[in-house]
Amino acid sequence: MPHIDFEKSLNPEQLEAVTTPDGPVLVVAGAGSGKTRTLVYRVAWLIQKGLSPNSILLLTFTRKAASTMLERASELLGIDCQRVCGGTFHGFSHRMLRRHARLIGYPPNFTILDRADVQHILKFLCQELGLTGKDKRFPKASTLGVIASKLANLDLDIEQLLYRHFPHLGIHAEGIYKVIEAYHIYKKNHALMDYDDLLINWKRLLKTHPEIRQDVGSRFRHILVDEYQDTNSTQAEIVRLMACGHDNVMVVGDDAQSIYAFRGANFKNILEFPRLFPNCKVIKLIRNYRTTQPNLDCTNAIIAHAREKFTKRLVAQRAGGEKPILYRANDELDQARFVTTQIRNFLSDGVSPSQIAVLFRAGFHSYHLETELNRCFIPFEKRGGLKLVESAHIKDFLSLLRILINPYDRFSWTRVLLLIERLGTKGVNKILTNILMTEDPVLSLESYKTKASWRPKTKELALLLKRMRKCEDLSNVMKNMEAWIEPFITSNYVDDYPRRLLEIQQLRAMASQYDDLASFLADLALDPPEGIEDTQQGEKIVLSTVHSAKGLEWQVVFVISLCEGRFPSPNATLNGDEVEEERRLFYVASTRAKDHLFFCYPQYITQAGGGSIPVSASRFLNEIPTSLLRPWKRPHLAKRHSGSFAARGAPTSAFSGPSSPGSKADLPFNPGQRVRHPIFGPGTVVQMVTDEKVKVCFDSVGDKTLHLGYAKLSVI
DNA sequence: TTTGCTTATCTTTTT
DNA sequence: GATAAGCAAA
Repeated sequence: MPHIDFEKSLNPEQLEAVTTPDGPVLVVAGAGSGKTRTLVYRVAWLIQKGLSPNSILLLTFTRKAASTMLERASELLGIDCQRVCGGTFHGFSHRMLRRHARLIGYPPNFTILDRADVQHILKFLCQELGLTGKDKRFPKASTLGVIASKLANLDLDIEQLLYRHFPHLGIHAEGIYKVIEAYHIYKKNHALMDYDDLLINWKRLLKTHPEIRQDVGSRFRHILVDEYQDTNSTQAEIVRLMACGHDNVMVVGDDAQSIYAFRGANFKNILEFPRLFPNCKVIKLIRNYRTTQPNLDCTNAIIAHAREKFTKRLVAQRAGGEKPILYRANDELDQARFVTTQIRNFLSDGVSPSQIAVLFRAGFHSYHLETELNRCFIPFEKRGGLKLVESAHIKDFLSLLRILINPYDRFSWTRVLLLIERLGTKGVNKILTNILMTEDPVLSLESYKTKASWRPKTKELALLLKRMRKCEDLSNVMKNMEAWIEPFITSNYVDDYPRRLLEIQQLRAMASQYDDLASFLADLALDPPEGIEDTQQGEKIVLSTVHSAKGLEWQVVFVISLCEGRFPSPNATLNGDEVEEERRLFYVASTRAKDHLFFCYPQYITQAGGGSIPVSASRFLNEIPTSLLRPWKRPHLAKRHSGSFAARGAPTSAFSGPSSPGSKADLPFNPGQRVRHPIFGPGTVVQMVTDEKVKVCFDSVGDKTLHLGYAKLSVI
């Protein structure tokens, strides 16, 4: 094991946190202050002190965060740290619950419900209870889902909850109560757990079974928790219970970066931590290593307006830097073009694509930018927004797999049976009420007696399931299931079934990493992939929702659509607390930049139904003193080219828009000269169009007119 | 009862 | 642009 010089690698505060011998530690760390570094070194320090890696538990917000940290710790120590138990609260709880499921009356292979599943079940139950027909204004399934979750997390009864958070739904209290109750029974009867159940049941198990508590306490001698501001009270309690007997807990968080209150997270957990662990050590990290002073002045100004006082004022450790740029665009298209142009500049300056990110409030805000980037052949990766597993065909396929694991999962049965022609909700319910009562629903379905036209299909399904559940080979199972569902996909999605079939095939490729179906399905539910893994390698710029950008950093960051109606989200502007969270969200976004930070906002946005409306700059932008920003001067209106190549679909507009100040066209090119462009590759100069524009015929993409202020053409 | 067609309604953010 | 809901027809 190599020697690590902790003193040299860490600042005094970090060092103190890392080398705390035993007992509870709370690290309050500002953005970019090296909290990940602190955790990584803590893991390294503990292992170097002789602690076995598998007696460390590292809980993070995403699974990826945990694995990156462990990779770094491995590098540091020169030994394999993968034996450290790392993951999310939900993932860890799930593993523990599977082991002890019988104790709470569940089979070990219970199904995990995602948000959409929950909503479907709630909707079904509303229909069953006759609540939707009677009153059209009964809350929708999505609202009921939020209520169910808050009820599970907030320790309030329905009346209090409705009074406090949904006063307008008070008249439906009785109906809501009935649905929620039915929902709990439904989950229990069909071996289902939602995200909240994973945590709550694990907490309950720890609470009621001292032997489990003791077992966990002696197995994991040190518990480290990242992003503590985004944990909820249940998670805080779980930490408290799991640390019984040793209190070796280190939690790291930043109350100013709490952005998951909408989901039950409670940043007051940080303030309450010292009360849960009375003799805890509190350490503040306020040195910022990520960015430069001008950026920091700006982000400090953003959070200074927060209603709660966040007293950490960060100090930059890096010299130099320039003020963030503010760009006021005409509309969203103009904004997209500006960003694209700037990105091209950075790329031609040699900035790596993976060091550039565009951040926005909601998934659909990047729509214009995506088309613009596509036109310019700039590859990007989108994070956040709609996930692969949320599309209908994938859910159908996963339902088929889920009934194989959990034959009591009525919800999945419904989805699958509805695929069959001439089977609708009524028919499905009739079948299911009959077969789910029996010992073996699959066998019952096989021998289900009826003259209905769908009979051959259901029998075929039952036989397939009967065959497949005996099959050990996962890839074989996937292949057979795929074959069964293929005709349904082909006939249901006439216009784009090839794409959907391909995605199902890709799912099979993902499953090949697993030995058993149950853990594959659990991982899909707990850590849904963003999309299909791209086969083509190569670095890409990142488009991401602010939420998905949490904990990451890039050299160049654009925060776009900073206008009223987009950011803050219009749904949040009625409620003071929610506006506060939006502000913290803006703070998180702007603290992701290492060097270059851009704020953009359009003056017109397109509404859902079509048509554009004028909007003002985001209230958060107006809170930043103008002296801290550099407004971008647009020299003249952008003018689009309408040359011949436009008809061929080649990019035309990327070269219009405002030019960067100080960029000059200095190198005149001569026709026939060979040049190289960082994106388009080699080409031949056709002619100089104006002083600043040159027309080049590229070997790869044909004719382009380039603005010399942007395009870094080199002579070859 | 199921299906197929049309129209409306949205679209925060996510383990 | 995708899905839910509404309505008429088989």
